Amino acid sequence: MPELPEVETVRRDLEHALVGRRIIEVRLHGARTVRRHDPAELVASSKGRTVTGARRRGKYLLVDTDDGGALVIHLRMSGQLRLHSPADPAAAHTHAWFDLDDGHQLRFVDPRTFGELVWVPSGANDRRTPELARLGVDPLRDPPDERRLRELLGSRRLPLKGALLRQDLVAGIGNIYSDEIAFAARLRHDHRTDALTRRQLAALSEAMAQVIADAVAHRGSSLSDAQYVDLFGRPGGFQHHHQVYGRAGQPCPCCRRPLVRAAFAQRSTVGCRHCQR
DNA sequence: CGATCTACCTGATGGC
DNA sequence: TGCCATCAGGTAGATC
Repeated sequence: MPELPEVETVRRDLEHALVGRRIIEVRLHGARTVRRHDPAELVASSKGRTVTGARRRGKYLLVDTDDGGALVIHLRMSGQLRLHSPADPAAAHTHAWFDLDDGHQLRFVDPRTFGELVWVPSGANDRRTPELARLGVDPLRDPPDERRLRELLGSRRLPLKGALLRQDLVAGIGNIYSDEIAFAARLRHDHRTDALTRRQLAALSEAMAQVIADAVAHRGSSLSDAQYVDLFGRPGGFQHHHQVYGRAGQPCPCCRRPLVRAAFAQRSTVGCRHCQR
């Protein structure tokens, strides 16, 4: 599932593939892809524009254009952006096509249709995407130190995993990386944030920065369902470095006792009951 | 404030 | 082999 490392990998690919390119044709298919405004506006506004940048905020991608507008993309659970030759057959559940002036075609594919595209006109700021204004610190660009984490978490009565998943506190962490970060910090997923000591917050700070940076260096995690691949269809490599996610029943990398699955907020969580406190 | 539940959706998987 | 139930999970919103 695309979380920060996967979205950042796609962003870097997009930056290389799109910046300086002109969008010469746009096609949309399906009613759910553009749902915050008239889809025709996205087509009319992005067509003819030249891409000037590719940014990421949390798990959101922002493709900037030369008129100051931006195409905002969220992949949610199963969304993919892929670069193709126009002659390539379309994958099932392809919902958007962008023809570029270098002969390539950017496609948006999303079986579960949770993902979406939003056109944000120049000067519109966050009116159409108000959640962007509420995003918390970025653990890749601006990893929070112990002091910052204390400000963010210390006054809240949240289970650690719940806090890590809150996009308005730290932006970009999902189910995979929250488990990996909690394990790397040797903290239980249900450890109350207001009970974390300075030493534990320092461990959390280091774990967060390290796990996210490593995952980005490995171009993200691709699970067996292959829902995440990069712009060119290549899987990431960080799944081979997962310590706990998807490894319930297997030995803890630290103490060799079996890793345990727990339910947390309708989500599965894996960890070591012995090593994580 | 925080916890819990629901909705959105398809595909993979497991049990029978 | 087929059918059904379950699970996977990012986010918003409702409700307690």
